[in-house]
Amino acid sequence: MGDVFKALADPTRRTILDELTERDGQTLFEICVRLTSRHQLSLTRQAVSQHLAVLEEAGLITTRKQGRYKFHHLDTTPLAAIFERWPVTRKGQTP
Amino acid sequence: MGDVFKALADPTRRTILDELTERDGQTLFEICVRLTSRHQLSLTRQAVSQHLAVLEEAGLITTRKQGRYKFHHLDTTPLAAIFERWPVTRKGQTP
DNA sequence: ACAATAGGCAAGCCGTCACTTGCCTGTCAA
DNA sequence: TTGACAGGCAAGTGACGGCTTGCCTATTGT
Repeated sequence: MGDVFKALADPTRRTILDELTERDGQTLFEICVRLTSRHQLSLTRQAVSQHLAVLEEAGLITTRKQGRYKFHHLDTTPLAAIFERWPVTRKGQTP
Repeated sequence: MGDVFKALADPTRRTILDELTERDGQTLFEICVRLTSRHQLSLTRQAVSQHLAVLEEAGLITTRKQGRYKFHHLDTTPLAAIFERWPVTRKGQTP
């Protein structure tokens, strides 16, 4: 569970999750391009690759390899554990 | 929002939130005692104080000063923003 | 009044982290 | 088949984070 928060602690990794939310199953280069063109983030390919490794180890993304491409898919199920640990009071919620 | 994840990235801070979930409105020394006696964490008072500062800056706890005591109260509303950013699929949920 | 209690401030140490650079592996097309 | 393309594997660097140490302020009880 600590890995999830450690992964989400970095703003670049959160932006990557945003990208995959909008368009799932992207490859490493696609993510690199979209990070620079849409979020003004100029990062090396290695940097993005390391970020993806952290996200995968946290269970927030899954990878599917196909030929020389590797597609990354979002998986938000680890986030559900947050609610089971600390009861969250949302707007309009009657506990 | 980044402050929330940075705050939750540390296991000690998550344990502090657990403590406040079980018993809200504790003081600094109370938290110190319970961290050592119930979680086998031997930390300095300063360390815990700094953790509490991080949690407060993230909006996860609020403080109420009364005389020479300062009580800490849990506030999980910042966690709700996580779901509004990434749709979480829980068990038995039909979207 | 004064000593104990509850907490704060600031500097310093050491480990972790984000990022880069350089080189290497595997896959597809011309 | 050979070169272009997608990706991986380190090692190195600079900065940030967690924790300690030392000293200081304010409030309470006897």
